[in-house]
Amino acid sequence: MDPLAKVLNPPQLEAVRHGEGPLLILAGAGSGKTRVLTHRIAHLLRERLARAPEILAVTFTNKAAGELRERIAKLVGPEDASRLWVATFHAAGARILRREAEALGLTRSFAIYDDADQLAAAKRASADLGFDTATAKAHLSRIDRWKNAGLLPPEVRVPDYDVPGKTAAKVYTQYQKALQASNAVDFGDLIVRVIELFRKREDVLQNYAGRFRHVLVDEFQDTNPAQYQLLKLLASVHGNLCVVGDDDQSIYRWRGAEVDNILDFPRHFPGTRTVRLEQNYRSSQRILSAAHAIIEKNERRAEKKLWTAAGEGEKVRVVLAEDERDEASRVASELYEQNARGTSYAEMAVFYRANAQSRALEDALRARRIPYRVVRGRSFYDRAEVKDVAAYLRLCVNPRSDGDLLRVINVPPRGIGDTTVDHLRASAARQGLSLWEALGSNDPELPSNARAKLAPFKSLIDKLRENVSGSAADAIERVVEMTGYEDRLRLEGEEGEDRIDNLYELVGAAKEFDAAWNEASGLRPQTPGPPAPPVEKPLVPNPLTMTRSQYLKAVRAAPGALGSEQTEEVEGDRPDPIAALAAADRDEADTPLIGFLEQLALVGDADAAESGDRVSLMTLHAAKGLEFDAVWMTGLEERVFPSSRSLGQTGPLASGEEDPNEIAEERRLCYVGMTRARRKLTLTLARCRSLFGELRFNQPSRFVRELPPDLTEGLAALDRLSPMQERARKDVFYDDYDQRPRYVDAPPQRNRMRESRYEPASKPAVKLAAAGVDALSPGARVKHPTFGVGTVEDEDGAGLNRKLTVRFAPGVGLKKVLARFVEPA
DNA sequence: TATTGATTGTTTTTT
DNA sequence: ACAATCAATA
Repeated sequence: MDPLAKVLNPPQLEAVRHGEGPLLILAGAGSGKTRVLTHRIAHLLRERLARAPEILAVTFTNKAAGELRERIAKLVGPEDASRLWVATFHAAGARILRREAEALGLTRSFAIYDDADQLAAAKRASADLGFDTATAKAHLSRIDRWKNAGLLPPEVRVPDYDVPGKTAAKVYTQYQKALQASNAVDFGDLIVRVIELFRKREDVLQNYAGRFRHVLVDEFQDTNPAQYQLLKLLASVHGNLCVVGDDDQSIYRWRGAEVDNILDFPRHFPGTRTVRLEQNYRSSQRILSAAHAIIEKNERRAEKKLWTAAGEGEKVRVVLAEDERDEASRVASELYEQNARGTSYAEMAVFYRANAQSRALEDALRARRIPYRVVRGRSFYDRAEVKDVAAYLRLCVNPRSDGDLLRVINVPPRGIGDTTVDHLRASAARQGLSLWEALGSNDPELPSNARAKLAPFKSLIDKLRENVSGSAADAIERVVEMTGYEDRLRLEGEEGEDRIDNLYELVGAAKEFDAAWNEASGLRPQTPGPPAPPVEKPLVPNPLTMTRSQYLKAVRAAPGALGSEQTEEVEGDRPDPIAALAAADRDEADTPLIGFLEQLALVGDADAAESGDRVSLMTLHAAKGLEFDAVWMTGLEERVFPSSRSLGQTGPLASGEEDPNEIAEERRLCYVGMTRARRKLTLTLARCRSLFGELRFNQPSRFVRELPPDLTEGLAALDRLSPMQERARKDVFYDDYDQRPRYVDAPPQRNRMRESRYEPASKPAVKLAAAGVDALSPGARVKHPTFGVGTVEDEDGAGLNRKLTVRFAPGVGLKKVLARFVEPA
């Protein structure tokens, strides 16, 4: 009997053993998809269906990539594992772009811009074109959507009546130009520009697509159209695309993920074999059934029903609290109690819909001295001081990066204000140069006082560039010292000291990085014999997540360790193209600094905090892929979860109507949360909660109402009156006023205005809707309740919340008003 | 140029 | 409530 059959169930086995051709693995929560992925890769290698460099496995997070690689290493050994491509979409894209940079007019040291850099660049692009920078955010979100769809500026098509869209398209063109001039790319470019590259250069595409005999994708339900296109290109030669995912866990629609990618996969790839993994190895049956009751209400989904061989387990519990503080304190008590009964804190987690909800929980946990950690994306690397130093470092490597130059040109303050910067930018624009190039250009038109202020900055950067070499840690220390950054922070008292500490933490991280790099370069061939037992963190040279520089060093220093029989194994007399490719890989060199900067851009520090026996607090989104013994989901109230935005009550597209797609996504989010729990699941809600500064009484979430009563306890309490209501009913002396929470002071003025802000479309809006889209376009006459009649000069945003710039009567002048509040005049 | 007061916008955020 | 950003000022 096949030894695999001992560790895999029949559908898992089928997926692992599938040979050539498209394969769709619909993997329910906790159904062992990583096990299938790792065994499948091991199988491909063992059966010689592919050699390690011919396999590409793509994930969404660095953590997933790391885990995948480690688990594969345990099956096939570190040598083969190190020669696989296992990476996130973005890391893989970054790697390809670095190798092929010249083909796109970039250099190998291009900068990767994060969200904040992107926004700044979009603002500059808007301003360059003479548009209001306040609209840049809206433009950027369109630009992101285009990138998610795989569209570069020339491919963007906007209908004429979509005026803001037309503007955004112009900004997009300018934005891309600016990035290119800065030798920089943004996150979206890490995908789209690879597509661009492959389109432009058939030979490059053939190199990669010809090489990857098997392409495997994890969390496929989260791919956006651009990523999907890229995958199709990469798999275009061999057609062996294996995707693993769960449409029920698609929770990133708002970021461009397209569930249809997984649902329609068999239609896009005729001949697809579909395998369903429905046996769950994580949760009790009651939890699974309750979760199923929620998710089955979604219409468009691939039918799956999880089952488990484990027992029924406890009922799902619902806990009703008075307000968010009460809710938090009950959760805290229960955590304490569970811990006393023997569940470690690390095995428990509290989930919420939005980060803001963590505050009450943190207070309650601190009060009880319960150890906790808040899982947030990449808080450390988002600190201003870290980004400032990173900007200096990037500037050293790639001085053309305008975004980085502008960030630090006056940090610490050196008397270079907006005026001076404007002069410099004008000079750069005149000459068609980057800011850095303009600094060195001796432009006669640059005013002399500006020149006087800029000169010391230029020589500072020059000096830095001379002093900064390979080591990332050294580079940071140099920057902190030579720029006067640390001195400046010292002057700022306690907060400054904290920031200095952060910088030293960064130096520490850089030292570790340097050390890993050096260690990789010193890696020696292993003596033949039985493979070493897996160490805690096996050092597996990884061309992607470990960063390219480390990998190259490793390969160069120790060809015997990595270069393997298989690479040298030549079929017949033909030179092995794989060996040739691998050899070509080794010819390029990076510094650890470039590697460190890439890590800074692509890697969050979420996994760094994973230490100690602590309760985990996180958003439902952050919970995907994790599991805990006991889980508390909080804030199960309408307008909190499902969020008010999905109910059409907030946000730029607020219509007052529920969006069924959004509700479906909230439902999936609920499903994801519930299926994280192994044996104990508690959903909590509060009768009232302060939200955006006002007290709100929300109805229990529909998701709580949909829980099957026989699997749940605590549902009855939902319809009981609160103590306050009870008291009011019994005691005639309490009048109506006393039933309501009293404000100590009158509610602030602004709150009252705000009440109307999110009100569903008011009367003017209705007239407006009737009058049609053009009623708001520039030139239109509109009437505003306070300002009277005026003429629209500009518009921004979409829907009834779009903003109009309107010129009213002479006394009133130019005002920005929300479209909701005007009616056609 | 830095400080202030006012205004604004607030889900989620793997990369 | 609250943080971040903007606009007016000293």
